[in-house]
Amino acid sequence: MARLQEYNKEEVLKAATEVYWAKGYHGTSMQDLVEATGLNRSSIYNSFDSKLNLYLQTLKFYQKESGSLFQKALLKANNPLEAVQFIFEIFLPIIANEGLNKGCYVMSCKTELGKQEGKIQDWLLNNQENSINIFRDLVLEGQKLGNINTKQSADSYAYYLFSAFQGFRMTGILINDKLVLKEIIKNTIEVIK
Amino acid sequence: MARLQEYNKEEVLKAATEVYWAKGYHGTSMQDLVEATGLNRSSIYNSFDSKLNLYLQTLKFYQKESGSLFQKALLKANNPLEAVQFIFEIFLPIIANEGLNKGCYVMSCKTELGKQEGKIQDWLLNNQENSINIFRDLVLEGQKLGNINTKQSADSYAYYLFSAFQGFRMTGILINDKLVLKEIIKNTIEVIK
DNA sequence: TCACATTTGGAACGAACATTCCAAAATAAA
DNA sequence: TTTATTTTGGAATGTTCGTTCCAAATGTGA
Repeated sequence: MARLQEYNKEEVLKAATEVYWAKGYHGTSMQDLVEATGLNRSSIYNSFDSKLNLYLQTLKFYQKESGSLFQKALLKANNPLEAVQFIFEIFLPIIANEGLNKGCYVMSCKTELGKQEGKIQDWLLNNQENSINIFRDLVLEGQKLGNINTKQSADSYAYYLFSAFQGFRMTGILINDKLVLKEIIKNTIEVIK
Repeated sequence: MARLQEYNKEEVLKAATEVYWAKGYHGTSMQDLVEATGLNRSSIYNSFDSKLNLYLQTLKFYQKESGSLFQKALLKANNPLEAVQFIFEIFLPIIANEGLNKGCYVMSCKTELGKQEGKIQDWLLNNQENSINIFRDLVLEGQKLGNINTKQSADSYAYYLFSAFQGFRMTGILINDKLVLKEIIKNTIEVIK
């Protein structure tokens, strides 16, 4: 019926994510995206409507990718407490990757657009809910198994871990020392032990 | 000898900080700054050289302001442990100020420019060092008084608290529920008790 | 092979961008 | 009052911005 798309949407989103991640939303120009994706301007607008919508698509793409990273941590763990620890530790090599460390995509998004763009905020809230749910489920299961203490509710610990995780990602922007980061994780986990 | 400046530099920096804070560095245009400060373009360039340098000046201005906020917490406290708690709690009313909550200026700066602009990164590193020092001193004193446990070194706890504080500020961007935030503080403090 | 629907390339759009320039205004010392 | 020095106002700089437009290219179903 019609001409086919010549590019792979996943690859384009991956390339776009890289640019947005490195330069931020406002710091990224359409020209940057044209060069990074190899697509023509028209094709970008034809497929993604606008700079903002493309950004939103990269967020959803990123969510899938980082979600599988979380799954990897969960599978590797022998118990819920270890799972929480692994969720933090899985980012150690990424953070320590000196020079190439671009910080956390979600943190950048949150500080830059979290309070301004409605659709972005919706995504952030959904992403937040997901993260807290993961932590809550782990804590709940850990408390059932006696692996995690019951001094506070699973809800309370879930919010705490969510907050600590964000701090961990922020700290990793300028501190790449694995020993220091491991120490932070150890202290963080101590509360729920 | 020459014509006098008609404006107050502190007031200009305050106004500029407001804009940068609300819109981010790249999201702020020189036109925004002209309108917010009431200064003429020429005057801005005459006094601050460039958009980036003006931004750097607002960071230093902010550091002074937030420093006095920290001092307020320290003075109010009866002991080091309480001081740590107050440092967190002093931001509760600011975060809960629904609608007007613009997040943390330093977090925004870190995610947007922390890895790109050398001079900004220098400031961030200095600011980071200051914060960690404050926490370290408090922990050290608390450990001496027996108020804070000695299971880990003051250094280890300082980094932990620094990281947790950043997470707290990030969480406060989208979560304004005081009860939830207080719960996070309580769990955070529990480690060093 | 034709007709149709979509993608693609590349130029073009006006608006907004950070910065510069210069003459007019202002003031303090001479 | 003159001279020297700085600030101010506002226009103008050239560049880059996000987005649009349209003709050419393409591939599928008829």
